[in-house]
Amino acid sequence: MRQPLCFFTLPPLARTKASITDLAQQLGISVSTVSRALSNHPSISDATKQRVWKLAKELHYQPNHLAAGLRKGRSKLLGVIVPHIDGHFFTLVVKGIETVATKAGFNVLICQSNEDVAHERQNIETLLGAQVEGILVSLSRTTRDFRHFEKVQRQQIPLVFFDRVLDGLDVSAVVLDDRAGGYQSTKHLIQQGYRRIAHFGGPQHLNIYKDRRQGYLDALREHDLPVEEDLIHIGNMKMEDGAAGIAHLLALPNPPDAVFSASDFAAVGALQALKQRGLRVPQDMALAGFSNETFTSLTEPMLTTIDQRCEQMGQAAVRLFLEILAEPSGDFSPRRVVLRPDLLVRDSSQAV
Amino acid sequence: MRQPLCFFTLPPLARTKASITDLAQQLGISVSTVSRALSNHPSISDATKQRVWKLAKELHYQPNHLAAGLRKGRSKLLGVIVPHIDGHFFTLVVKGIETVATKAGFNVLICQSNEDVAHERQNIETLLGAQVEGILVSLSRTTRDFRHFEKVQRQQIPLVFFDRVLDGLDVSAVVLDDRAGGYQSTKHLIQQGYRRIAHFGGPQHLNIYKDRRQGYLDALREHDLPVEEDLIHIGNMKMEDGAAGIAHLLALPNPPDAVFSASDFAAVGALQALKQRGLRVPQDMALAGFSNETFTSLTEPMLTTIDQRCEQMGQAAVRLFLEILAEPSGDFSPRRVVLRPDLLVRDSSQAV
DNA sequence: CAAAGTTGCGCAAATTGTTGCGCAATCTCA
DNA sequence: TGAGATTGCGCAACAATTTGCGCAACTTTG
Repeated sequence: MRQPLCFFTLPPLARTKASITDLAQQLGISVSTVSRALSNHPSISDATKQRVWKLAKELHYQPNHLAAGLRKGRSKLLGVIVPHIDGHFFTLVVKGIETVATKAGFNVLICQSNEDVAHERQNIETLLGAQVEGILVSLSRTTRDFRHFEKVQRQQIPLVFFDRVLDGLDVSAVVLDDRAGGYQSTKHLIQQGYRRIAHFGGPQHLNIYKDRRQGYLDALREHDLPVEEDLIHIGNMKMEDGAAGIAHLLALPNPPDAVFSASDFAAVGALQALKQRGLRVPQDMALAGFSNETFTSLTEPMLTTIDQRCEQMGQAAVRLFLEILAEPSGDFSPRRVVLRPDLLVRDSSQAV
Repeated sequence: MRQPLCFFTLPPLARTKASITDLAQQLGISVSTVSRALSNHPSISDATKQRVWKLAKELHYQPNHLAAGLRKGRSKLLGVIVPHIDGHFFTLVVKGIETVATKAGFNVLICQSNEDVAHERQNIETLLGAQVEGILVSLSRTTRDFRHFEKVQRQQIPLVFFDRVLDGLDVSAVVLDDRAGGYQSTKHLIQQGYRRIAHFGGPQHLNIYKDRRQGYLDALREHDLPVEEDLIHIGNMKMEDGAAGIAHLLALPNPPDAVFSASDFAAVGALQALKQRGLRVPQDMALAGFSNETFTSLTEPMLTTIDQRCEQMGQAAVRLFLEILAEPSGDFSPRRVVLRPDLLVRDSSQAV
């Protein structure tokens, strides 16, 4: 790599970068002709195009997207903000986003908010500064208002939410039917014969946790089971919250026989807490989680959970963005895509 | 958001984007003055700066990084290519990369090669097209040559490898001391009293798998244990490879009593295969993995593994990139950063 | 053989922002 | 009060590319 380059040769092989101007000079034609030749414009003769393409290859010409973007007012950049990419879910969503976006010629800028509004605000600034053409965002757990997104709207930049949306906001979004997920899961537990079913939920200002809880309530009502507030434990959906939830439930005079957790992490925390106390799953307490994290099929027993169609969600989000982008500006009324959840029944919830 | 904007008001609030030219016109000063005012140039009076800043805020002026980058020949974009972000490892590395890069004012462009050279080649094109100022890459499993990186070098774009490096290549890289990891892990098994230790390895053209195997061999030799080729099983390091490995080992006339796997995935596959056959871990066969994936502390028994200091690796990679960037061009000789692995002893390898 | 049409390419402006240089106005001090 | 220094700002070039318009030269048609 560090071999001395020979500056006597012509062309001066890759001193640094070759620009469209260099091509033009060496060929003795104008810059515009080169530009048109490279973009296969019809009004350029095939002979000229061949010459241009040949030299471009020789000089390892790399078109400057920045300059092109500047001129055309397009950056071909798409911004994404996720709370984190630690788990299974957002990772796969991002994968889905990437594939579709790349296919559409977009580069993806990924930011993590670390579940923190302040960070999220910073991310927005960063992305706007990078001149992204759109922003896809899943809210951090601590986001409770919408002000930092107003700047995005003012600049007429397409904004699509996915998974986590602020409640009651009229924005484009692709979400899972979390209510159906909660319902399916709880109903499954009921059908397995469990009667006193607890619920571990997350912050209720986030649609996903609110809806999962609502689905849980729906199922109970449908089967004429009472709703006991004592059995509903709201936390932060981490492993320790699951463990705390179990401690809370077992301290009750009359503990439940099953738990529907709105998160796999809380569920696995619960599983460990139960094992520590020498209790068996599902005999002493059945468990069902949410998200189909990798580890759910590796625990013992394996955890019943809900698959969220992560990749589809990412793909749908990008498609929605592209639609908004294609729309004559301003005429796009917010649209929602709702994905169907998929119940995965495993050992942790199968009555024996 | 869709409320009709009032075009009578002055300034015409956010018709679309305000450019530096708009600011200049409204203030009746030149563009250059505005530019300098915004970047806090000393030769602009405070009074003028105040006026500019005030209007900039009012018009929600967003500086166009693309234009600035074009002029200054800097994109402030950093490209990253990872095989995937499914697991624990790359996810955390990316997190480390992000934090340091953001602090240095860079935006991060993340690409996944999906363990496929062709994809990797495409990623390179994408990143070069986006005018990144540097590329951080961890090779895909199927990458066996270096040609697609030559283009990067020719353009004098800093290139830093992390974790997975092509063997015998003189490039800048930050890697784990995988040999030490393999050694520590195997030695630990020996110290626990295991004597016939098998090894599950990955593609040997990748430094990480070659070195882990070497460390394994080192430990055996040090303790005068024979190396049996039958006990070394090279595969693709997925769960099914671990299961296949176990099938292979159990079919031997004299099966081993422990396995050092170069991957947690293969280790957990092995664990499941053993359980299916009614064998106990670690009594019938001890297991040790590599990478400290999330699930290793959730299986039963919990898996002994090696922590790879993922975040540190990402951070180190960015720092190395920044150093190269700061260097007067061409004068940077390839440098390596080596991180120390950390053995995490858990139940799967503790003799009883 | 001239008028009209087609083909192939160049000129120049435009996109947004940075920067070296220079010019005028004000200030300093003898 | 006038020479020199300082301050504050504008002019114009520049970065890489796209694009509308127009101009030649060549081909076709009447």
